[in-house]
Amino acid sequence: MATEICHDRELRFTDLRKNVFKLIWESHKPAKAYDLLEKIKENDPNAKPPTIYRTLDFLLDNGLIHRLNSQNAFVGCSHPLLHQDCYFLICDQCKVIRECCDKQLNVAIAKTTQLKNFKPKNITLEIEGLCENCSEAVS
Amino acid sequence: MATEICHDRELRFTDLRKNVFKLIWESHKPAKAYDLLEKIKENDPNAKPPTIYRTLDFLLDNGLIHRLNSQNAFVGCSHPLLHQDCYFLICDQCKVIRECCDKQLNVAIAKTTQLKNFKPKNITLEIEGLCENCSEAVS
DNA sequence: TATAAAATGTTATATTATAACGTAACGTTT
DNA sequence: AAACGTTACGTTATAATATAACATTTTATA
Repeated sequence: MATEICHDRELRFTDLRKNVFKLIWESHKPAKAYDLLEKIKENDPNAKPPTIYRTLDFLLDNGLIHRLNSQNAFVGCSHPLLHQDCYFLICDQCKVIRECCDKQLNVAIAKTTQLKNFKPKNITLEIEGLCENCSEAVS
Repeated sequence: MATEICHDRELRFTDLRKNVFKLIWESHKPAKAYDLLEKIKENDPNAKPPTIYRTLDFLLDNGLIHRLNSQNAFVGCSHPLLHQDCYFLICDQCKVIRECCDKQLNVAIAKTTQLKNFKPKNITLEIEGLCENCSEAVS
């Protein structure tokens, strides 16, 4: 999938980029830059912070991953094409991330910003709490 | 105002806390921890990172300031009592922050999280873009 | 194969944040 | 006031996150 996207866009989906991308996708939990670095180092002992941050930038720029500002961490993007604004549900307990879109919510944001004559370019919406699984487990 | 809140809650609003609080309020732009530290050092040359981070934690815990996750920075809370969920408009250009509340928006968030059986505890909503002033200046 | 652009390597350092432990100030009990 | 516990602050060190700057390699293609 990501491979095809990169191909279509004539981007180079190098081994490094593939590996980082895979690592991020292997868990649905947020991946920390330096944890990724440690894992990349297993195969490539010369990897250093810029190695990973550059790769993350590439993946971010091309909409293949997202950055969670509240966590300083990265997650895969579940719908890299056809991209609307999306938000994240982050479970405190199990750390699982869910990427969600909601038209009503986007409308509400558009309305309220319009009222304030603000032109949004970038929206960070991250909701921490208890996911369905974990809240069942608690009760 | 903050003084009264602290008094009512039997919290100690020490000089340090007052000074940091004032510094944060003096601009409506996000204040960075180490910039605050530099300013505090002018009066108290012994101040060190924990000085400022502890103070920020106190102010955050008591709802007197907010942390902007997308900026690693801090802004005053414009309505420290009666606190609903609020969001932030952050102007790319002039860096001015506006703290806003919108009932419709809160409803939309409540609805969409409920649909996903997610129990929100903490919501980060930060919208970067162009504020009214700056978008007029551009056109 | 020469070349330009893109990607990666490498060194160093900037920025943001916290752990851990010690001392001082404050408020209460006696 | 003396003793005590708590809260705040001082101090040292270091962890965690991120980028600047420049060198080298790889790639695509002219």
